[in-house]
Amino acid sequence: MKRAQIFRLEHYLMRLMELKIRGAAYATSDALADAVGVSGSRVRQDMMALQAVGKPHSGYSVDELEIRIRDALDLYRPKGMAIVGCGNLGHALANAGIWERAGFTVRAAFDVDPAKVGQSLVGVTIRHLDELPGALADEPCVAACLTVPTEVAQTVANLLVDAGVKGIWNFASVDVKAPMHVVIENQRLEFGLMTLSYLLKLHRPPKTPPSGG
Amino acid sequence: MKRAQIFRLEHYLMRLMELKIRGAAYATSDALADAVGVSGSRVRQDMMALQAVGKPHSGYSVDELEIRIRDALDLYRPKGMAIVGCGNLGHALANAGIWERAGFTVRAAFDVDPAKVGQSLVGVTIRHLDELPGALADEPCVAACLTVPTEVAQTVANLLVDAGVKGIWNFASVDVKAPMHVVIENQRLEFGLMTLSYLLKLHRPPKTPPSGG
DNA sequence: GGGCATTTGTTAACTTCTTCACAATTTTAG
DNA sequence: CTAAAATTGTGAAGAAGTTAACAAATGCCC
Repeated sequence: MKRAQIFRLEHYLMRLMELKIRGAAYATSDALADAVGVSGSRVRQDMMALQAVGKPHSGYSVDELEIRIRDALDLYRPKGMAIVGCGNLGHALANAGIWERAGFTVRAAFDVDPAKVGQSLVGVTIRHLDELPGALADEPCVAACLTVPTEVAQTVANLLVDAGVKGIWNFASVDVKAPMHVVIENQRLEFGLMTLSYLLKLHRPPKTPPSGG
Repeated sequence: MKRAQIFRLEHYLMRLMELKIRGAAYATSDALADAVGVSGSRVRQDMMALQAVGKPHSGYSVDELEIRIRDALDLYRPKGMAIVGCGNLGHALANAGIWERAGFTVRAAFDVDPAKVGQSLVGVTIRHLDELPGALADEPCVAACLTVPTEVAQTVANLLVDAGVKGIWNFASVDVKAPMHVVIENQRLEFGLMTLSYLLKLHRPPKTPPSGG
């Protein structure tokens, strides 16, 4: 599955949750299409890929579709997550309530700040980064959330790879390198900001030219 | 310009900064291509769109290219930003050092928590959300960073639209609606997490089937 | 129950994006 | 100065993704 399709599935899922709240039992392809900005035709093709069958005149079962998408994204499998870097961003993410919905549980947290070590973050005790190798053996975490300063991101990423982590959700503004068997998902916050900058320029009402006004 | 191209430009820019640090004066199309995962040919087509001319046998001038990309994304224009919601995420973003690079300056900050009102965030005083309409008239902010709980995101977004904001960088897990002339850039953190979940599944060593082993 | 409106499943056409290929250009080496 | 190597600029081929279109199925209304 390519990234564009994953992205669409995530949007469908979001829309499904909205529909569920509204009490809908079925979702039409056009309703899902609207959540992403593609045609209903495209959605139906995605549904075929998921082997979801819809009812003519009704659409796709919201519940069944939710299961299929979550399954395709492997959201049901329980997965351990380590939070590495417990600054504001680490805290914000830890408490954001996003983990459970994706099957993750925060099982460990690390920082280098002695003032933070020993404190609790979403129920786990923050340990010093030096303890990471042993600690991750005790509390297996398939992935880690890397929220450390950009300067040390690569160094800490190496630590994580050595500790056996299989995926890194990277918030640093740098491409961290890792062996091929480790997945890196970069969450480039500054890219969002730059995109906003461009979109603002696009939407700015065109300047009235000096002549001809 | 489409989103995919914007995304590539952002990656080129990142790579250019790396090259700059290493003291390189020229960047070849293949070097830039490597930062995104496309062919050098695709890069050269992007360069044409930017009207950047390269030197055969050398590549593109790092400095000139940086200017062209930053200009295309409108990163040079000074833009005011309001931070709405000064929890951990708001704090983290405010202090992340990402604003200046995209031409933004944090000019205002708001929260509903009386304990936070009056405190300082990256040099600006946090005000109560009720003051938002008037405050944004004083300190013009073309955009706002929406880091409030998901439940109130739409309500606060409406406030921002009424206050004349032209763009919203939305961190809530919901699609906020706004008039067409207001740009919404959704930073869906949970999508990143779901994508990671899928990638982990993909990379998991395939189970040895029970038979034939 | 019959007819009509709605929606899926699926193939084909269309559009967009990406890479390929190669002449033209510049640098480097001897 | 000449030849070889590297790299751009660009048109065409190829791949991938998207929409269009329509038969088949289903539900709804009277």
